[in-house]
Order: sequence, then structure tokens, then C-alpha cells
Amino acid sequence: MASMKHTITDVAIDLFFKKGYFATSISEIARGCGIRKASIYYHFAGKEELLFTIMQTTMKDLMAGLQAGLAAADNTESRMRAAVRNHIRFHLERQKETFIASSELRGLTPEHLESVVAQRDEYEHIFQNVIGKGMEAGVFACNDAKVISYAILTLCTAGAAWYRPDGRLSADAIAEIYEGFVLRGLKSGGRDTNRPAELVCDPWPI
Amino acid sequence: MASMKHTITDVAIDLFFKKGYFATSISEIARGCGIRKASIYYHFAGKEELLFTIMQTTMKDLMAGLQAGLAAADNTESRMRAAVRNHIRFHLERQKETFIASSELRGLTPEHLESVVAQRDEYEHIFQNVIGKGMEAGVFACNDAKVISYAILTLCTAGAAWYRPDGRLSADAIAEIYEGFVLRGLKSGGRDTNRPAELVCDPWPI
DNA sequence: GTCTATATTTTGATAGAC
DNA sequence: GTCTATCAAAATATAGAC
Repeated sequence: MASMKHTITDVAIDLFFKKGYFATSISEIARGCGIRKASIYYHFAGKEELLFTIMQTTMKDLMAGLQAGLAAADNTESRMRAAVRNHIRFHLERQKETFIASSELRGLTPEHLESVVAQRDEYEHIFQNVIGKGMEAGVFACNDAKVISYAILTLCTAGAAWYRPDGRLSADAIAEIYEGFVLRGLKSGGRDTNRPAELVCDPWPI
Repeated sequence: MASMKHTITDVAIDLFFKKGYFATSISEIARGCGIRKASIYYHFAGKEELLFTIMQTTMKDLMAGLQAGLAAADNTESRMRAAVRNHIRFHLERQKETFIASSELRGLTPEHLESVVAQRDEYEHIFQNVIGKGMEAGVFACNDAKVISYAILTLCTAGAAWYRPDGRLSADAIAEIYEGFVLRGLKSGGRDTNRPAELVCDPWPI
């Protein structure tokens, strides 16, 4: 059932995750698939195209999860919770691909880099919009939405770097802890809204 | 004043940060220093020793900053604030080195990896101790101190990946936003302490 | 689709002159 | 301390048989 193209992708994901993109050779990927390295070039133009394919698929699926989560939520807080939950869960459940997608951008050609960064920017923009709406509504502490979005996104993204599927806590348990931590951090009413509103409520001026 | 050994280290930090450890060659480092690649080997045993030196120095300085910050604070909250502030500020101000230290561990020999991981574990342990004390005292929401420590540490560490020294916000401004976000996330009294205390107050069982 | 064989380049590292 | 010269190994990628 599994095509060789699929097998190559899976082996590459495994090796790129374990050793890194630059430290992984075409020969190793071929060995993992039980074929010779020349055969790889029948399925992919080269190592970089393999990396690009992995990243593109990952970003597409990540975005789809966000859209689905947001569509099912009807107020600012539940939308934010859905966004955080999707982001952290996706990064734990598809750990290898998400880790590659966030750490191997330097392996892409300029054209492919531009394409993946565009996908990432679109995703971030939606995320920042949810945060910005919450700040405008006073549900979240007024702060710099862009920096806060980076904080939340990278926080979850880094989960792919330390998570162990056979570890003490399940992905669900971690997602619940993270969701609580992030939402508390966002909430207004605390003593830590320590900057004047007119200075920091400026979500997207680059 | 600057010795060649120092110059080599600086050039290597620059290139490892920009291109990654595996994608950087000894020739490139030599070119950046204005010498031939063979001369590098007079100062360092090889590329890996260069990486190890960078990482070791970075971890030592990071630890020194934490110790100094904690020594100047006298209660749980201010100790936590000092720990977070040191961590985020260090990762922004010494962006290149900290980025390398957190993303190029796979480039180390097993012996050197063990050494750096030991330094990192010691650092994490101190950090987790501050969090654990806050939870015991009821100052922080009772939660899994280990996971929360990973959340906070990776959150700040990732700052080295997106920070731009010439960007809209200074390292100080970002540090203040992060400190507020993290402390709010930690505080008890919110509605998000959603797990039984006896289950989650279990800081260090691996 | 996969193979063998090979071209080309580059790598990390060493020897020995100066 | 830095150089020239060189080595051996490994890399990506291609040509052409089957």
C-alpha cells in the first residue's frame, strides 16, 4: 500500500528529525528504504525538494487544524483556547515533522523558503488576529500582540523539541497544562499589565 | 588586542548562527578570519572542539547570571522574576551563542554532549526549584513544575530565534513583556488550576 | 523503477616548510 | 603561527543498462 515515494518521505522525516537535514545524506535515506541512492532521484529532484515537500505538507495540515478549531468556537476566549490547543497538540502529535519545519528553514532554496515563510506568516496573522481581538475587547491584558503571539507560538513549537511520546505525560496532559498557562498569561485583571495601553496596543506595525 | 583564537571563535559564532554548524565549513571560517584553513588546526583540534568551546562558555555565563540574579532576590516571586529576566535577557543579548547552544547539540561528540547536558540539567534544576517552592507556598498555581519549567525556559530560549537587534522593540522591552506574561501564567487564584494537586505537584521524577 | 558505475566537488584533517 | 600541498573519505547528482 505504501508507495516508495511515501516510504522515502517517512524515512527522511525520521532522519532529518534525529540527525538534522545537513547531517543526513541521500545514501542514508536510501539505506533506510532498502534501495540505492540513485533511485531516490527518480522520486525527488534532490534532497532539498524532499525537505520542501515535508515542510509544505506540515504547514498545510497545521493551518487546516487551526481553521477547523476556530470555526467550532464562538467567542474570543474559546477561539484562543482552540488556537493554542491545536498548535500545541499538532506539535506534539506530529513532533518530527513540526520540529523539522521549525528548525531546518536554512536548508531551503530562496524560492522555497519564501513559499514556506508565506504559509507561516498567514498562520501567524490569524493567530495574532485572535489575540488582538481579545485585547481590544478587554478580555486579554493589553499588551504587544505581536510579541505575545511569538511567545505563545514558540512556546508550543518548542514542545516538539523536548516531548517524549513514551514519557511521563501524554500529549493531552501537556496540552491542558500549556493551555491553562497561556490563558492565565493572557488574561487581564492581573497586577502585571505594567505598560501604558497607548504604547503597547499596537499589534501589527511590522 | 584580539587574539586569532578569539577571532576564530567570533567568526565561527557568526557562521554557526547564520548557516548552522553542519552547513559551515572550516574553509569558510578561515576565510572569515583572513587565514588558511590549515591554520585553524593550530588553535583548535577541529570543528567540533570549536563548537564545544562556544557552548561551554555560553552555559557557564548563563549559569553565572542566574546565580547572581537569585542572590539579589529575597522572596519566591522576586526570585522567579529574576530567573525569568536573566534567562530572556541573556538569550536576546547573546543571541547568536544561545541560539547555537540550544540548536546544535547534535554536532557534539558523545562526551562533550554529556558535559553540556550536565550543565544544562544543573541550570534547569535550580530553575525548577524556584518554581516548586512557589507552588508549595501557594504563590504559584499548583501544577507540574517540570513541564511548566520547560514551558518557561523554551519560551525564552526561542527568543534567540526571532529577535532582531535592530527591530521595533529593545531587548529590555521584550524582557518586560515576557516577565509579565510568565508571572501571570504562574500565579494562583485563576480559574485554570484544573488538575488535582496531589497528581501534579510532583516536580522531579524524571 | 531500480540498478551499476561514475563524474565532480567539497569536506575535515595532516605533513612539513618557513 | 601561518603557509603550501596533499590525502582520503564522503557528498550530491547524472548516465545509461535492465
